[in-house]
Amino acid sequence: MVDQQHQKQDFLVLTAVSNCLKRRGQVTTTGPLAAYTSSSRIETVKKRKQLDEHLASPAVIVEQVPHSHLLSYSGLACEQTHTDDHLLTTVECSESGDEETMETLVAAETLLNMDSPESLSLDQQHYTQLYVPSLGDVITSPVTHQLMVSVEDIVGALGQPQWVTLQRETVAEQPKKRGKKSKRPESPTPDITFKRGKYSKGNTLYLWQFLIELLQDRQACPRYIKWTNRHAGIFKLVNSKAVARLWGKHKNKPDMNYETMGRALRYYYQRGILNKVEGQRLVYQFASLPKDMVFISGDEDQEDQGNHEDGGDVPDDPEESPPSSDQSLYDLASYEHSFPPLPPSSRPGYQRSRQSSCSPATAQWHQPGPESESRSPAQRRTVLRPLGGSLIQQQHLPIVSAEMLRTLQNVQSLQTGQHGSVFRTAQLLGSMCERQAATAEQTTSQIVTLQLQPVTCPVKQGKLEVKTEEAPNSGLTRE
DNA sequence: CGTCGGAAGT
DNA sequence: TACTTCCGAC
Repeated sequence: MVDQQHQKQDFLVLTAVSNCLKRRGQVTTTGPLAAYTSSSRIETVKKRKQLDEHLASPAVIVEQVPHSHLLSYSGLACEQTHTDDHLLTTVECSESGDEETMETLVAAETLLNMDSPESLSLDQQHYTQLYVPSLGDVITSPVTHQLMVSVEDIVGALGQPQWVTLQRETVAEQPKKRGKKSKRPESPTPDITFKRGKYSKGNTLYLWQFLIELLQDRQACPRYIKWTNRHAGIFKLVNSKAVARLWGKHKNKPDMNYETMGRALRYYYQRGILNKVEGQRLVYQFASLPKDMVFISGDEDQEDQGNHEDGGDVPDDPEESPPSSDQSLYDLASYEHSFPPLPPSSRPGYQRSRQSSCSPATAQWHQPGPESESRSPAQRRTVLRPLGGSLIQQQHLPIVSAEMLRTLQNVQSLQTGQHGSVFRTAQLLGSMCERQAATAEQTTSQIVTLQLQPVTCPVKQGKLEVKTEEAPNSGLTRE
C-alpha cells in the first residue's frame, strides 16, 4: 500500500505534531528529538529484536501539495489547544480521497474530541495512525496520503536511540531462560503502510510500553503507578486496579483486572522485559528503559528497595473507590497520541537475529557502568513521551515538534537514495528543536523557515515554515 | 490480596 | 505474537 508512487510527486510534508516538547515539568531528557529517537532501544534480552521491528511508527501524514512547495507550520492552532478542540480542523482534505485520509481525519477528530475521562490518551488506538496537531502545528495542505513509517530508520540515521539496561534488582536471578524462541517475527508489511479499515485497531501499545507511558504521564504517574526507583527501573503499581483498568481500556477489554494484567506482566519475566521485585507487592522492575525516559518529577519515591511499603504514602485512589463505572481514569484523560507505537503488524523490514537470552538482568541503567554493555542491548522501540495534551498544557515549547522531525526523517528514509536533503533538513530541525528547547521560554515568537532542497524523487521542494510562538496558555486548563 | 506459572483461547 | 482468561497452589 505504500504509495511510493506518490512520492514522486511534489511532496510535501506533513505535519505532525506534538507536544512533546511542551512539557516542561519533566525533567530529564534531552531534547525532543532525543526523546523520540530513543524510543528505540531497549536492552532487553531475548527478543528484542522483534521488538525492534515492532516499533511501529507513527503514522505520518504526508501531504501532497499541488504545487509543491512548502508547508508551513503555523502556530495557529495553538490557541485552541484546549482539550478538545479540533485542531485538526485545519486540515482539509483534498480530494485525494483516500480513505485513509479520511480515516485519519476521523481518527484525529475522535481523538481530539475525546474528552471523556476515559479518553485517556493512552488509548492510542489511533495514535498510530495519526498525529494530532497540537499546539503550534498545523497542517496546511490537503492531506493526501498517510504513511506509516518506522522511526527506526531515522533513528539510525540520527543515531541515537538508547536504551539502558538495568540491573536486576536484588536477588534472584533465576535463569529461566528458555531459549526457545528463535523465531522471527514475520514482518508482514513494510512499514509504510497503514492499515486501513479501522483506524482503531492495530495500534496498540504493548503492555510494557503502556506502562512506560503511564510512568511518564503526570496524570497517572504518581497516582496510579510510580517509580520507586527510577534509576533502577523499579516501579510500583500504586493502584493496580486503576492501572489494570486503564490497560483494559486501552486494549478494549473491559474485564481486564489486575489478575489478568498481572499474568501478562509475569510473562514478561521470561521475556526479559520485566523482573519482579520480590518482597514488595505490586512492584516490578523494567529490565531496561529508554534512555531518554522522561521522569515526572514528583514521582519516584525513594529508593530503597527492600522494604517498607509506604504507609501513607500513596493513598489508594480515591477515584477508584466509587463504583462508578469507569470513571477513575479520567484523570488520565488526555494522553496524546504521541507515542510511538509498535504495532504488531507493521514493521520494517528487517529482522533481527535472535538471541534468546533471557537474562534480563544485567545491565545498568543510565550509568555508565563499567561493564554495562556487555550484553547487547536490545533495541526496541518504545514509546516515549506520551504526554501531551493535558499534561502539558502550559508550556509549549518549541514548535518544531519531534513529530515533525520524525516525519521528515521518515520521508527520508522512505526513499532510498536520495534523501540527502531531507535528511539535512531533519537535522536542521533537530537542532532547531534543541535550540528551541533551550530557549523555549524566551522565545516568543519566531518563525523559522526552512527550505528543503529538492530531493530527487520524493521530495521535491518544499519550504517549511516553522513558527514558534509562545503559546497562549490561555485556555488550557486541565485540572 | 498478591504472586506464580501452566494451559487453552483470542 | 502478545496477551487474555481461568485456575490451582502458595
